[in-house]
Amino acid sequence: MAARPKVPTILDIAAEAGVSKSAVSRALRGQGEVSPATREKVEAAARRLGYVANAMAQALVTSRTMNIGVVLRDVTRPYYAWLINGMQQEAEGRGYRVVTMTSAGELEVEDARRALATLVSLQVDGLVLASARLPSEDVVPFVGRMPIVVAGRREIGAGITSVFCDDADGGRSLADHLLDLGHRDIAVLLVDRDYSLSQHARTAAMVERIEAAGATAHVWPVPDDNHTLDALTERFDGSGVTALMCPTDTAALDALEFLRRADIAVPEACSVTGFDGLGQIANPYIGLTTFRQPAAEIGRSAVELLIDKIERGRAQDRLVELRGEMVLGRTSGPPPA
Amino acid sequence: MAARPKVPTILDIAAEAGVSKSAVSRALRGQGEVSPATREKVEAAARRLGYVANAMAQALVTSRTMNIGVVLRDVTRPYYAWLINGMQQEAEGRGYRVVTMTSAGELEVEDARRALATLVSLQVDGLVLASARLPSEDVVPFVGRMPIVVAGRREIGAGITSVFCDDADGGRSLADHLLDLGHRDIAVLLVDRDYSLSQHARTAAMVERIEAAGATAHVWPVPDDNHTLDALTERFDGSGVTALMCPTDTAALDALEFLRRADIAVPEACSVTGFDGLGQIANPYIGLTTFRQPAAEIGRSAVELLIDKIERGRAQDRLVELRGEMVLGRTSGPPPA
DNA sequence: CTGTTAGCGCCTTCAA
DNA sequence: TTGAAGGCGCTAACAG
Repeated sequence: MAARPKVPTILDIAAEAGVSKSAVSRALRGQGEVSPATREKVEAAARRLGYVANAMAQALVTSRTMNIGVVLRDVTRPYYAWLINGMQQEAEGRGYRVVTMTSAGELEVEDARRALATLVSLQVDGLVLASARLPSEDVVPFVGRMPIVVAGRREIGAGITSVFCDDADGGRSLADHLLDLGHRDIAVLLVDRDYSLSQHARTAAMVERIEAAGATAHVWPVPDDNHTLDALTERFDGSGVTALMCPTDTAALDALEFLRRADIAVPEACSVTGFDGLGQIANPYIGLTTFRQPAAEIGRSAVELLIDKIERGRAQDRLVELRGEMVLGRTSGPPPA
Repeated sequence: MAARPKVPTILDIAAEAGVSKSAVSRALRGQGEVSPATREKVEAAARRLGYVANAMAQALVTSRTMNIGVVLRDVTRPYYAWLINGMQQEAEGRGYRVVTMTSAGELEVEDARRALATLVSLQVDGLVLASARLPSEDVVPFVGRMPIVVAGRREIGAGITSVFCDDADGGRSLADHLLDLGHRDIAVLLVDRDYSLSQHARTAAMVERIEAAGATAHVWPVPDDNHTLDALTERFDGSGVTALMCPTDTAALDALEFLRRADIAVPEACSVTGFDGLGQIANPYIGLTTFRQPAAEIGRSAVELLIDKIERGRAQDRLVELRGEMVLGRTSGPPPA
């Protein structure tokens, strides 16, 4: 390892400015009484040396980092991307920084577990958990030890506040929309609950609503939203359904592609609905009928609640349920006569 | 602030296990000689207390964190999302963790600057800079002080390695495709170079190639790829162009929407090309003709090079140019007769 | 207003 | 194989 230039410390600045290290510490942070002259000397020296405070050493003594740790699932999904966006915004305004760790790929759960530990070891002031698959038992040891907010799923339990979208409401709204249009045979791609609690919840709500209305819900279970094409290939033909309800917008695109290849007109011969309404896919060109999740708001809200917990101490834990909104597109219409 | 349970330290474990704190340190990290009996006692105590090493204190003495810092632009763009994905993967396998900070929103540059400082203060072992707008002068102070790799743009300068996509090649390939189809009047939405160097480079390459082929490049400058609709609204009518080249897939969607509203058939009356080929938008349903950036590979490669620099010391700095690939869709075809 | 002094939690010699 | 002691960079009392 080649020798790198030494990283300057307050001692170097102290020497450079001809004062004591405590004077430097005070001047640099604008705390305590420092004379203008000293402050200026110190600041100049710091600039000259390219000084950046060692957050480690700082945190070691203050036990505050002004960092918020976030454990996320695959950023590749627009929902998570917008979530970060919202968190970032809110944190920024409150003087906190957001440190993110992603758990993608096969080892998702294991990754999330490690991410959690890393963030804790990094002494973040609080944690936002947005990786739906992180088992509660992994979280328990840290509850009470530091403020935690769960984003994206309803989490009960002392010491945890959670913010999430009302998935069931979204599922019901979409189902109502199709029922109002006159559909009586509706296929729902029901997502495995182990894969995603919220995707399961929204699709289950769709089924429930359709059945409550006396129509027929064709329940087509899928392990996750990436298996849409497979499910349709296997079950669509001869099923007699006039509408397809997908767990996500991504799945809806796959459904649309399936129908396009089969030369089935949308929405004339078959309607399609998605879920998410975020990102590029929300472009009007696609015109997908979907339900928009308030991802950015969830993020903002999660950070807001977290900072409240950090600063005001153990606040009352809450369940915050945010509503999304229907997005009416061109992929849904009345069933064929 | 309510009293929270004390966070256990090695001293607590030492007491719990009835050994000295140095024994604990050695046992926990599997370094140095420790008797199996001691190791077991220590590990049991650590588990019981829910011990997580304080990375701050650790780093303070070892000056290694095994963390890689990443400064990113808006994660909401699929390119960045896939970049993280790749970085994550590579880092994982090498025993490093990726700590991300995003600079979104209006204050992008200022944010990026702060993100950089935060990551440095967090004592990351190395830095990947993927926020195209971070000015070089902000980076200079840290070059030489720690390993740095720039991802996504060609960056020259001692002490910096950069990995990027050959944007010009992509722009040329797309232009060639349209020229081969017979187009002679092609509009190119030329992105401002201040907004994005790489978006500028790719669109400039398109213009260059079109002109080199003796065809007419209709250059329509846009401040960024979000102003596609405006530009088209203003300039499309009566321009006589038979193809539209967009700086990104997102912009291409806007263009498609413009044409759809104007009732202009794609590709019969007008072809459209994008750039990126990542994420949901790459779904075959859309069938966009585009150029796929190797975002994940850029990420992997950046981390790989960074870790090499970290571990093998000041390695030779390099410029690594990765190639993307053409994606032929249904939005391009021969010009109208 | 300024300098001195003790640690924060951990790793790392050095002796035992 | 183990324990004691020093110090990483910084802040926070405490004297001057």
